[in-house]
Amino acid sequence: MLSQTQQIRPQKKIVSLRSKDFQSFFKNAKKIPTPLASFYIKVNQLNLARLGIVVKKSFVKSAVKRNRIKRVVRAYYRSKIANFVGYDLVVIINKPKNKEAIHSFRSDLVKQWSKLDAF
RNA sequence: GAAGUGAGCUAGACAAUCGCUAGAAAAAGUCAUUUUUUUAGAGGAAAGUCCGGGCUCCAGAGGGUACAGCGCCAGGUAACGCCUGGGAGGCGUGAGUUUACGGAAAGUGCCACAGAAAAUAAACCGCCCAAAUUAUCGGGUAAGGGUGAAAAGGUGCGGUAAGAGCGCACCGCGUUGCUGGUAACAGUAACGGCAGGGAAAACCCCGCUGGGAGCAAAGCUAAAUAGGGACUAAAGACUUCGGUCGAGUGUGACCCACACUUGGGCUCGUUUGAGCCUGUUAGUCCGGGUAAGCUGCUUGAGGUGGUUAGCGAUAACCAUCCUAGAGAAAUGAUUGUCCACGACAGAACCCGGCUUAUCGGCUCACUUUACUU
Repeated sequence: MLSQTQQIRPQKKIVSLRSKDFQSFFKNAKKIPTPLASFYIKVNQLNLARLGIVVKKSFVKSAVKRNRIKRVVRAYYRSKIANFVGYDLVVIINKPKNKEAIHSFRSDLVKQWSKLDAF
């Protein structure tokens, strides 16, 4: 039930991702859980910064809101991209607590991102 | 100023940087694509999918029934269950607003409880008359009491044994005519003493309308897979020497379907057995099928401005503009300035409506009322 998987490629190079790759990724990646989202991070050998974002359709019903969350995460990731060269990162968004969560989503994201920086 | 009624507009603004989708142009290219420049990029409800149409395919081409929807009158429209204007009833001091607004005299049924009686009427307490003599019985009456959501016209006067449209006046109702209005309807006159209590949101009757499915519609195409059909050739089997067959039987309207049996091969298993593949070979042509690609896809009952006709919905004409077109689905982030501090919410073939959600802000017209001049 993964509705979306998005990738950011700084060099604009095509990197195919198959379900096999995802399985091995989740086996070896380090998990950093937070109330907002779960971060999975792992070193890769490609010298690239790769990002995957997962927003469950059952958590966020509206397609527009799902896209907005993905864009916000991607935009913030882009601002910090220098720190992530050589790493793969997957962000799985948790179920929002209430209806107003989307308005304060960015400020919450910044708070939780500091845990990732510590890593 | 306060309270209110109706109609309409708007839906944070500006700048810079990074990013998303599409078109065009140029360049590069391993011809898939990439890079650069430039242009454009969600709504008033895009929503709910509740109505109506366009468009596409299928069926039909006559008539009826069933079923569903609609239901005062006139107009508008491509069409509508929508809109405009009017009528009637309800609500409001008023501006206004609101209405599942055909028929109960086609028929069947229903009207709880209470009450004598709930509809071809009827008589509990009363009132009156006569008999009888204080128990009752025969008759008249529907004014009064009581019941109910509703009791067979209402009020007054006359009249009477008591009463009663029994008579009269006014009001209501019905019929017929006249006047106004396209019409719904309104007004008015005469006649009728009053007949059809309610509910059609019980069935029903009358009139009008309706074929079905939807862009995952529909059309076109490359390639791969699979191996369906036809033809040709070779080898084979059978032959009545013309030809016929491609293991057999059954089910089935048909099939590239299904079931059982059987020959051969492979794998597993100690065996019984289980699973899979195959039914002579080669060539040519044709075809089914597939959320693969392309078209459909945005120039349209289109927008803006004006003139004319109309009370208006709207229509006609003229000028001018081209304004998202994705395909699991594009609008965001950061920084700065300002304010009223930003709601509901995201196009998915396209239009016209309805309904629902919504932070606020603004404009116009009108009503009531207080105060001041």
